[in-house]
Amino acid sequence: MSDFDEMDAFEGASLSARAMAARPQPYLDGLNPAQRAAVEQMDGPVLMLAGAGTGKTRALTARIVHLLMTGRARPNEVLAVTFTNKAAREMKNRVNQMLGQQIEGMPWLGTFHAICVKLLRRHAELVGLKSNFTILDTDDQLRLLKQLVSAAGIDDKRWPARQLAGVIDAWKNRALTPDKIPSADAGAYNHKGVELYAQYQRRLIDLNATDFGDLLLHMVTIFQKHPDVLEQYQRWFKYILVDEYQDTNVAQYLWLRLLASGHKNICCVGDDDQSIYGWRGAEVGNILRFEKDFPGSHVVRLEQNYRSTPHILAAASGVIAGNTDRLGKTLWTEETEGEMVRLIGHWDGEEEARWIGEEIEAAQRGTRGLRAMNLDEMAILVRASHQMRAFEDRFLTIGLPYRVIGGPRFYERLEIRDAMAYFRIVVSPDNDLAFERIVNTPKRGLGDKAQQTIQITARANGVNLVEGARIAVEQGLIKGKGGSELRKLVEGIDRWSAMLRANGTRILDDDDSVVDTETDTTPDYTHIELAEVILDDSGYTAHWQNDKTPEAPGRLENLKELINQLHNFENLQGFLEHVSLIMDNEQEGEGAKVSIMTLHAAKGLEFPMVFLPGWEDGLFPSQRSMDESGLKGLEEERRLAYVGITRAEEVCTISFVSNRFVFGQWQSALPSRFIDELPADHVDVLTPPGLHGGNYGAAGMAEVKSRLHDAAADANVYNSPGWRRLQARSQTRPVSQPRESRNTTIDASAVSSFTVGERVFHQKFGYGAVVGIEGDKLEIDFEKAGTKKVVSKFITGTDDIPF
DNA sequence: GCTGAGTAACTTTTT
DNA sequence: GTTACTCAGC
Repeated sequence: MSDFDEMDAFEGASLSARAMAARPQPYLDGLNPAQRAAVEQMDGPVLMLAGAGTGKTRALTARIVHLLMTGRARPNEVLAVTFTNKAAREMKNRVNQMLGQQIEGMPWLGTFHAICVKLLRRHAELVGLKSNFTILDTDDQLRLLKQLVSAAGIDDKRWPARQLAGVIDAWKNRALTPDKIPSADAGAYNHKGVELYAQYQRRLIDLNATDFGDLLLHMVTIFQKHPDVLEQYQRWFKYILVDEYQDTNVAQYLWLRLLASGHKNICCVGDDDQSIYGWRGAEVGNILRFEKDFPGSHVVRLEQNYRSTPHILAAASGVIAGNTDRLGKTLWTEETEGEMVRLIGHWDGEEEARWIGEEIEAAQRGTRGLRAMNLDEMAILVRASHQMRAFEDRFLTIGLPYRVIGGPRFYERLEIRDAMAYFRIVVSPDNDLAFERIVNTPKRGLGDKAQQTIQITARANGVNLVEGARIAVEQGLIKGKGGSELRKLVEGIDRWSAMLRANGTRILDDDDSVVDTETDTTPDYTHIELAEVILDDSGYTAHWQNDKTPEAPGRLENLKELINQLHNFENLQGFLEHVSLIMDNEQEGEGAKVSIMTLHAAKGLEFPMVFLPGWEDGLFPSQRSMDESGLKGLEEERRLAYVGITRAEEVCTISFVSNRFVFGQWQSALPSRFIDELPADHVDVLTPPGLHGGNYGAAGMAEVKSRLHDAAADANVYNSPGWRRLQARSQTRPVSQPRESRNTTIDASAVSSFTVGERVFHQKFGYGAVVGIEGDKLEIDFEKAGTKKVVSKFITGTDDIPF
């Protein structure tokens, strides 16, 4: 309850609010008129339409500070929701910064999910849960569904459980409980979807668990069925703020509307042009409908852009103008200087990667009158993650440091999830899903049959799987190695549970060293020691130590990191609680690196220099998106293009290839239709790169260009004088000579210390043998990845005898 | 019960 | 081309 009645944390701030009232409020300084209006319009519904780079976060945080400083609300009476933990963290930091002091008193600033968990724990019993319910991630969810699907006797080849998961998620996004599924959806998942959904929900309650979608769905249900509860929160949350409103789904929308329906002090911030999550339930309609949903609302448009040069803005505006369902904004900037958006075609993906690599190296030195840039000022934004590989391969070869953003998240990795399952089963032995996960990991000789026996025994005795396993062992139901291994496991769980209960009398001081707070009579453990013991005793650590695959060392590293993370928590329970909601990846920050990421991952970020490769019809816009969602899909792809271009501050380079190797096949591609939509006056068509090893490059470009002309004839966009001038210019420009990508003279220090035949290890490609040496580059025949050329600094020797 | 070979499928992703 | 998943054979 402390989040509701505690206000001491803000005592200091409210004092200064009184002092502040007499003076101009410094946090308003420097806001432009639109931003200021968005901050000062405190009462009633406000829609802040904030274009890319228009200082949205600044306005949003200033608004929170303004609410606090003017005494309209105490920090714990402001509900501020974001989509990601990152955004929540940033907002918290900036509020603190603006206030000029730390306030820990904003308990209701967080993600939709984090806030809903908090609320649901208070009211869990209203939907049949206990307040200590567990939150399943998508993996657990899928495993549960698979069980239900096979129990229902459905051929999961024709009807994959994954599909059912998608159907159920979509329903939950639309806030539909099993009893509310419209008849139009009755055919879903071979007409069994609705029934399985109902079963799944019952099963979750049995397990005292929720999935991510439930967090919101349950809260909406509670608010709808228990007006008294709703009213309590309507009164408590005096002001509501929502970030990235264009990304809200129906459930989130309903939740917000229910909470805001009393005082209607809701401020939604968003940009309909940046709605790119329709495929996971986001409804652009929510933002388009805002004025109807909240009559008497004030709409504020933030249109002054502080990020990009005029050409970049014009190009982005030109593309997005092709969409019909828009609220409409016109971005402008005081800036007058700047590069045009650069456009270039290449023969194939490899060529594209090579060219971009060279451009990056050139940009580091500073060319064509541009300032020299740092690697971390540059980013490559792709439509689909499989495009990343070409760049990784190329950058590895030329030794260009890069960082991939948004790969598999730390807590989603196999080894982390396994380790967490061990922790979970110790913390809550009732967690059958966790038991299933670890019972035969590492291999204990407990296959399907043994596991079935455990299940049956548990069910027959009405106990959880750990107890079921104990009984099965005692009754000798599982023979041989499996039986003795299972006995060891059950005993292990008992021992760890005992250690967990003993834990708590010792705490960590600031140096992380162990301090005894009570007399040292019983041996007890910190949760960190306990975690180590669990992983070692269970044989899980040994399992990876014995594993010879190239990724095993990395996995052990990750386990170490997991243990490390425990230092931030007081006990295992607290750790598990947080991890299920915070799936962030800590980025290794050291060193300047080029960023490679998807367009989706780039939303909200900005870079001085941006490369947008792969603008080919079918890839971008994605064929699948268009097939599945038609015009709606195309418009979302177009918004994605808009997001991509508007990430660039100074230089934006778009490229396409005429041949791409996808799914093991060469496919020729047409330039993206979005290229035709780029306003020609703001585009600089670059000369294709030099002819590397033959004439194919030129031939390819000729082909691409003739296609581009065809496309232009259809679209009649590039028939303008400007386009023809650009075309002519690009043709008369001399073809650049192939650049030396590296110094041919070998720096003595760079001469590799490797010998042909030596066995070596590479972080990404694993083990291999050196077959050739060229300067600082090694040609290596990798056991798994084939022959590749790699800069020697990425290679480490092994102690193995060369083979 | 485990391992290796063969086979489908293959965007985007946060919580 | 890669990966995740299934089935047959040891």
